[in-house]
Amino acid sequence: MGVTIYDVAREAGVSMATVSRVINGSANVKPSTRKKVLRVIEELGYRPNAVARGLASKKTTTIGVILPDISSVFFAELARGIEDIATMYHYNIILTNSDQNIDKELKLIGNLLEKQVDGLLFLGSQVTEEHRRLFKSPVPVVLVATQDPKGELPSVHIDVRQAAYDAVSYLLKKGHRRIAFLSDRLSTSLGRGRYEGYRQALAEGGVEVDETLIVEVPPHYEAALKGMKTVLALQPRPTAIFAASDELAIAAVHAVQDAGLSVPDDVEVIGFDNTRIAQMVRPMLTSVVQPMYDIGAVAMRLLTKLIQNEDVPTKTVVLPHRIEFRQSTRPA
Amino acid sequence: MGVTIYDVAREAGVSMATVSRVINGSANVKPSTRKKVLRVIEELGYRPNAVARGLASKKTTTIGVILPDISSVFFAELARGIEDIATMYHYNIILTNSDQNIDKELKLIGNLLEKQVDGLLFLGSQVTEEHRRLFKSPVPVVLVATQDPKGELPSVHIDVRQAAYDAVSYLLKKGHRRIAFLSDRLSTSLGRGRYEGYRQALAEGGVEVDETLIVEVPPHYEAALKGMKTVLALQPRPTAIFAASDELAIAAVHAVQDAGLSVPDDVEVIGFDNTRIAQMVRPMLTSVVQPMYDIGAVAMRLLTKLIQNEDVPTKTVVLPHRIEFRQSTRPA
DNA sequence: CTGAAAGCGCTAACAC
DNA sequence: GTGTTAGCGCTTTCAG
Repeated sequence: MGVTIYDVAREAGVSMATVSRVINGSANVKPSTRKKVLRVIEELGYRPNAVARGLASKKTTTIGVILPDISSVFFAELARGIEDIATMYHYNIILTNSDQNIDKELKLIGNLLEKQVDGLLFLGSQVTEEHRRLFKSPVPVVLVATQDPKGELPSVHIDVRQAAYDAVSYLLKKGHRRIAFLSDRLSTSLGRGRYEGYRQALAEGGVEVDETLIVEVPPHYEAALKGMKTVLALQPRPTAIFAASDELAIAAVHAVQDAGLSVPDDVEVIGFDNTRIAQMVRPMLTSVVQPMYDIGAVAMRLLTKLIQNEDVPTKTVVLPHRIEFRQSTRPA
Repeated sequence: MGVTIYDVAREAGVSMATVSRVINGSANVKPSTRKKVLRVIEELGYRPNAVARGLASKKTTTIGVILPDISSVFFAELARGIEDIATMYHYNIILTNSDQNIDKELKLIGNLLEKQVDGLLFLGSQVTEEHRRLFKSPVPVVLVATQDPKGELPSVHIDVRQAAYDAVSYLLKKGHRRIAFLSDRLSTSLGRGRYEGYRQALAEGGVEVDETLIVEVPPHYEAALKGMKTVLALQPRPTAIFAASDELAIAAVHAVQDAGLSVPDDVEVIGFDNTRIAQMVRPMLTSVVQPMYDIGAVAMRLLTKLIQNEDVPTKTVVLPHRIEFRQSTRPA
């Protein structure tokens, strides 16, 4: 590198402190000297060293983001929401993938803390006691699309259970009694929400849960396609499918079609997340809308407030969900 | 925070230097004192401050990544490749979105340089002189899925022109004479590659370019769908479509179907990138495979070498491409 | 094998 | 308005 604040100070005939002031936009600088300093900065091509600044100020203007997998449409969209707001508030984000692996998550949290991030955004499966211990760090943490069963940590998400409940209730109201549930993550907190909503809706609808209609598959299209074949072979066959994600829902649609049946005439399908692909398949997918971008954006905004010690009325923000009706369900 | 290297040193009855040595795994420490220090570190819950370390060592073990839009499947997949290798070599990545906006790109480069990243990965449209000036920084830069017309900067990519050429040649070989080209970015370097390949193939196939068959649309499904309607209304109608991305290709497929025609019987369609959605639509999409994950991984690996001053035989690595044949084209 | 000491480049009181 | 002076928490010679 080379040119430091000291070089600028010398060249401009002022002290480092003054240079620091103009860099940081402090008001207490005479316009003429500010101008002079600015010119020297320009001439020398000076670029403040953020690491040195971070050490001195104890602020890095970077925040750490831990998510399961950036290559998933869902998290990628969310990450974009985070990054946009971060940029708006002059933060950078360090992006890390955890693959929902708890050990990795823990390691990443430690790693990011060492890097002195000003805050942490955590999107994961569960929040264990070990997580909590690390989160009792000097920097604020916001859970994103992740629920804290204990409700201790700030978080931003939709009411997944209610959303699932709504979707399944809708199906019940249309007369369906054999509704399959296709999931790739029953065990995680997000997966559980969907599962609970499904059961609750059935219970309130007076339909007994048939465990054979509940299918857990690895999180890819191919696995879901295979899993659905089994379910569709059941007698009596399910007449509706509630899937935990759009990708699974699309697999469900194709499985139905491969069985020589029609969506939505023979089987209705509802997906979850309303990712972009929902409208890129035919029939277009009816899906529970989870406002991913907004969840990320709101979470990041909340984090900035926490970092700046602004008082936040409610640390748990639940964003609204809804169902986007398209062609994989019949008009009500 | 609180506990520093100094605290550990005092508590363990050694000097900071020794603590530093055990942290950094230096060989020259007596096993017994190493053990003692390690125990104290554990007891105190000491966590080295990476910022201080960065200032002293002039290495941050973080690298900057500039890409157009993480919410795009293509870049998300690529980012995952980058991050995996980065993790493997103990680097973190700062992820930034440029929206292909040159001013933003320039600002981001400066920003990341200030943060003292150890290296830069740039995925963008063009490399202007201004870019070059900034890239003459003290840290290595690798272009990712981005070509440097001048071939000065290290880069990792496929031969996009050749790939497009191959796809269009394939179509020509099957007898097609009216091949539409659907693109969302004729003007960018990547877009241009596809365009050039298209023209070259036509030229060599003895088919004159019909400008009305070349459609540029905004980069979304809906826009592409609309754009294709016009093209399909042409007389004589195109019998094949080469699309610059899978999303565009899917729109093309649907436009064909909406016109009451069949893919691939009436119109054959080839996409580009072979993203996951290619196999999630029916008919499944024939697509030019661009190994996104690998491109990211190889680029990151190359960057680590450059950072460590290992000598790199060729700074421009061209990864192989191929066409994955599925149902949107007829068997040859 | 270990310690002392000099920075790394900046911010933040505190004076003037 | 501006300068002086301590650090921030670590790495890194250089001695011994």
